[in-house]
Amino acid sequence: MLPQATNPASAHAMTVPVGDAWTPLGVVTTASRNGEIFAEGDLAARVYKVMSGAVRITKLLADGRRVVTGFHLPGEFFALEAGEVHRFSAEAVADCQLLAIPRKTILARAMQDHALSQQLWSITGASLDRAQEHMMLLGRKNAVERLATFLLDMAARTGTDDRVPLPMSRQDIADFLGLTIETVSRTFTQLERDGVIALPSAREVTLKNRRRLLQLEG
Amino acid sequence: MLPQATNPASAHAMTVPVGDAWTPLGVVTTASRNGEIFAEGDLAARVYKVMSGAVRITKLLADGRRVVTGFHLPGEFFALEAGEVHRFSAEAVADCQLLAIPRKTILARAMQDHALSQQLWSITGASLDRAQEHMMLLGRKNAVERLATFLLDMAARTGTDDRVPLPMSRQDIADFLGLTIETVSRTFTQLERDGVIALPSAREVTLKNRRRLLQLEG
DNA sequence: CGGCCCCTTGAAGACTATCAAGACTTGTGG
DNA sequence: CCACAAGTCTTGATAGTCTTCAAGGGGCCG
Repeated sequence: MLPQATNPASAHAMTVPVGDAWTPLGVVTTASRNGEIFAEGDLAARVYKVMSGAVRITKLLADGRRVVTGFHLPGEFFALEAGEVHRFSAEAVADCQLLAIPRKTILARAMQDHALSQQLWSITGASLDRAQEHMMLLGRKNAVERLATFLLDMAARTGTDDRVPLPMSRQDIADFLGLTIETVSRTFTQLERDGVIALPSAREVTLKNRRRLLQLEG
Repeated sequence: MLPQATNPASAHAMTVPVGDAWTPLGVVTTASRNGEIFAEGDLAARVYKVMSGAVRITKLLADGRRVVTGFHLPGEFFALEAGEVHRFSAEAVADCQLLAIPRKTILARAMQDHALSQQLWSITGASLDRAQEHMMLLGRKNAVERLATFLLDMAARTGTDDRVPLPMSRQDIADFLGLTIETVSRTFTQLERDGVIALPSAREVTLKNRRRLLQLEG
C-alpha cells in the first residue's frame, strides 16, 4: 500500500513576485517530486496555492494503508483549513512551485476584509463539495465508473483539449480511487481497448469518446 | 438501493425560544421521520442546528444509488455551506426539532462579527475533516472496520455510557458505509457473536469490548 | 548498457453483492 | 386486545468484482 519512498528534500523559500491578489501576501517556494510539503499533525502555519506542478493530499491508516483525498493543480488552494494543525499530509506529485501564505497574514487580513473572510469560507466549502462528490465515488461506483469520473474531472481541470496529462502515478490514482494499482491499470487498458481513450504514454491520456465516458461515469 | 419512500410531510415552523447564542437568530421547526428538510438543488436559504432527533445528508446517483455522506445529531450544525444552492439533500432520520436560521441573517451578522465569521469557516472546516476521515473508511476499510469505526463514532457523539442508540435504519447505515444492507446486518451479527457488542434491539447497541472495537477500527 | 522504477498482465482467491426467503417489529383497524 | 399488514432486519446460497500474489515488459537515468 505504501508507494514510493518519500523524498525529504523540499520547500526552499525564495521570494518571487507574481501577479494576483494573493501573491503579495506570500512567498513562492518549491517542492521537488515526492517531497513532503507538510505532514499530518504539523502546525498549520501556512496556506498554499499551486503555481505549477501538482500536489496530493494523503492520509494514512495505522497499518500503512493510504488514501489520497485529493489532488491540487495550478491555480488551486490547499491547506486552507480552519484548524491549528494539519489533518492530512501534502506531497508534491511532481516538482512544484507553491505560493505559501502565512496563516497569520490571512487571518489578520480577514479581520478587516469581509470579502476575504467570505472567500475563505467559500473555498473551504468548495473543498467540502468535492469531498462529498468523492464519497459518492468511493461508496457506490465500480472501477470503470471511478476511472471515468477521474478522467473527466482531470480533463475539466487541466485539459484545453482532449489530451489530458496525468502528473500522478498509478499508485496515486489507485489510492485516490480506492482501488489497487493493478485494477487501475487493468481499467485503463480496458477503456483503451474499448476505444474510449488512448494512452500515448502512461502519464498522458487522450479522450477519444467523451460521450461514452460520460455514460460510464455513472 | 433506494430505501423507504420519503414522507413529504415536514417542517412546520413555530417560534420557540431556547437558550444559546444561535437560537435568537432562527426559528424552531420540526421534521417528521423520513421527511425531506431540503433537496439537492434547492436554494440554500437556511442553515440548521439539530435540537432533537437526527438528520441524514444524502446524494443520489442518476440510477438511484444512494450515498449518505453524514448524520447529524443534536447540537450539530448542517447545511452551513458557502454556496447558494444545496449540493445534497437532508432528511429526518427520526422526528426532529431543528433550529433554522436564515442564511441572510447569518451573513449579515458575519459582516459585523469577525468571531462569527471565523466560526462559520471553522464549522465548515470541521465538516471537511470528517469528510476526509470518511473517505479513508470508504476507500480502504473492510466491512468490519467500517462498522467498528461507525459504532465508535456514534458512541463518542451520543453515548453517555456503553449504550449507543442508533436512530437510523440499516439501509441508512449501509449507504453511509458504502456497503449493502445485508453486509451491514451480517457484520452486526458477527460483532455480536464475537462478544464485541450486544444488540438488545436493532436500534440499540451496547459496546461490550471497546478495546477490541478500537483494534477492529483499523 | 545495466539497473531501477513504474506499469501491465495473468491466475487464483477473498470479500462483498446479489438473489431469495423467512423472522421480527411496529402500526393499524376491527 | 388481538390480528393482520407493512416495513425492517436477519440469514442462506450463489455469483461477481476486485484484490492478492506473481512475473514480465518498458522507459528513464546514471
